[in-house]
Amino acid sequence: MKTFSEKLFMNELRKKYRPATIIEVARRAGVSPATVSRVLNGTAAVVPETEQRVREAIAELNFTPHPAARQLINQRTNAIGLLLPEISGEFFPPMLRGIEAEVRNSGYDLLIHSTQENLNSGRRPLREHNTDGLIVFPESVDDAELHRLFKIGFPVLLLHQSSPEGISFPIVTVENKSGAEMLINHLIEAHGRRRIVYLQGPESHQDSRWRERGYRDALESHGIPFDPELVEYGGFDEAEACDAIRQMLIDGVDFDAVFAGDDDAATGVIAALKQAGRDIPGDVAVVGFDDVPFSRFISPSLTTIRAPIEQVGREAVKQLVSLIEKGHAEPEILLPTEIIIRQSCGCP
Amino acid sequence: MKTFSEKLFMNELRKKYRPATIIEVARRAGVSPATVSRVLNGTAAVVPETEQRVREAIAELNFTPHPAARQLINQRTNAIGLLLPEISGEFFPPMLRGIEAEVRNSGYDLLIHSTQENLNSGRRPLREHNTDGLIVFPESVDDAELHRLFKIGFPVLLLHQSSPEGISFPIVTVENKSGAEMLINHLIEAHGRRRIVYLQGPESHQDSRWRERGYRDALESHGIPFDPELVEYGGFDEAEACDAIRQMLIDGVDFDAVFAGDDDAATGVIAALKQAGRDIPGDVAVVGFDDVPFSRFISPSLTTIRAPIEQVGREAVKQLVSLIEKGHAEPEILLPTEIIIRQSCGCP
DNA sequence: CTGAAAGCGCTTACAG
DNA sequence: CTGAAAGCGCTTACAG
Repeated sequence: MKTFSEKLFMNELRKKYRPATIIEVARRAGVSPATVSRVLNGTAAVVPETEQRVREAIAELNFTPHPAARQLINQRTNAIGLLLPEISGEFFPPMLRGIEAEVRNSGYDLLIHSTQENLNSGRRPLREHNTDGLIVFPESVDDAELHRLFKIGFPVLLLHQSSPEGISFPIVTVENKSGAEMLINHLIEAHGRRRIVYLQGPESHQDSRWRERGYRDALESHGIPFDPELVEYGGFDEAEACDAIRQMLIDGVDFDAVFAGDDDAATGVIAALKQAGRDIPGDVAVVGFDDVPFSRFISPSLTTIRAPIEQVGREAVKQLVSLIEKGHAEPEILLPTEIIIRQSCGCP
Repeated sequence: MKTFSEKLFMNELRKKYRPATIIEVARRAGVSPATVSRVLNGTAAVVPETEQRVREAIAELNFTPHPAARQLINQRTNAIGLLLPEISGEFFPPMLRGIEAEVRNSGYDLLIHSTQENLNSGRRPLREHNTDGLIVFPESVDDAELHRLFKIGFPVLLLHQSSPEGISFPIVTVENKSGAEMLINHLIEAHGRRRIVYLQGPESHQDSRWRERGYRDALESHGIPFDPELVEYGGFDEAEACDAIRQMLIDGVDFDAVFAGDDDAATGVIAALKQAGRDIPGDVAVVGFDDVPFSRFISPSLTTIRAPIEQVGREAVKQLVSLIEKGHAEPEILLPTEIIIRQSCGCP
């Protein structure tokens, strides 16, 4: 609730910089607003001389059409919304960079909203009112809302996750399964490891499940039986992974390698192992996933999987824009991963 | 340019999810749109029973006011724009987290625009049309535009930089000078260093100049004469800093410590020094600035300055909102820094 | 090729 | 306390 004098002040201030309107441009060019609109949008032919005068008037008045007015009439916002649970982590900046670049490239604005704790706090959310489409990270929108958006046919693209039961939005993510396979194959074939732990990431992350799929398949293809004792929850988190390994050590679980959920988790694994006096990679090899910037700085440097994160962001926008403008998109895009061999696996 | 059938499709699609309007709510509640507006905004008293019916109608129709319509009439967008040159680096996520949280908290939307290469490409920029105020990083808006915004009285807050000549926007940044002083004092007092190199960051970054100021003052207060030979350009960049130190080594410059422009630069310094067979911190102590996450992982772990980056983001938003809503803000806010002692300075 | 008019979904004086 | 009407700045049939 603003006070009266504050309101007064704000209105006054606003007048100071009220920009030129299409009416003023029209008046200056001696034409109707409709004509100005037409040269603005190239929506109908205008005789060259008229167009010339309009363009001059636009330039002289430094005119830009008011987005809100356009939104109202066109029923589109020209904005793409990005919903994510938290702004942090090593892979967020390249992802955002890719998204931002492509959004801009496509002529849209980017609205971002980090859902944080207050998933249901009812604060001005990003939806069909203020965006033309949404890019959604895992854990940032609940299933009910996703269902609602699906029902009304609103364009949504899912990042690193698949659709909940009963609905299907297009998704883009990376080759988690084959990435995991490369890692496990390497551990088995190059370093003779057979008791490989897999530390699961968060339940809701599709990524983690696909990595587990790759882990299992790789074991199977080498005739190594799957041992449930070797699979534990470690999150995508340094501390949680550290605790998980500590516990396995206490429980006396026998293992000679750890495939951490991601690089953050791998950092925790290494800490726990070092603390317990285990040699890495001598006693236990460790591999991660993501190739975050510090992977090469930790000791031993981390063998991991690199995903084209920035490209994931770009592709997500491309598909969403296609969905918005053409009504269809690729149902599923998997970007390829590559293995980055460093020392934590046992390589020199 | 869309094809005709695409346009047709889009219009049809849109109808599918056109949300309820205030008129429909009014009809359902048996009142006028004006009354609905009044209960929506609490802008005038409404008899309880009427209000009750209106609220029910709103709930039943799942009504939310259309932002564009509000914008048009209120002449405010309810959005804050964030302009930055590139989305990357270690300190971007916490900064954005702080900004996003506080923006949301203040009831605004966040529009972000990374200016990247195309500073003047003329793509839908963030300005007075689509935002109520702007948070501006160094190197993302040119001086002419800043002057224009200042002239029309548009709310702008500068981050980590001061206003160009002739105008004055409020700024928020960190205590760069005293941070640098803490570092240099420590190097001199605890480790007896006297030949301390300062690697400058980018020209345009106010931060870097204040750090240099602190460097000089600390030397002076210890009676160590300033030696221009010890100051070189190293950027805020690993590779550039690495090259700079290499060159100094080749030139035979004598030094026993390096104060890098920031932690990224410090990483490059360490690489160059190691490559040249110098012992760190034995031969040369190295200190950085920022305390990015990997500072503790590099070897030796980095002594550096920690700035409350997330808080900088929050404070920036608070000041901008104050400027938007009240017409004034603190001219300059400096958030305190603290020294993080690790091993690269010579401490155990 | 161009203009007058209606309308997008709201809010706010102005009456009553 | 409430409604009818005007208007925010645009675009788009509809005539001409």
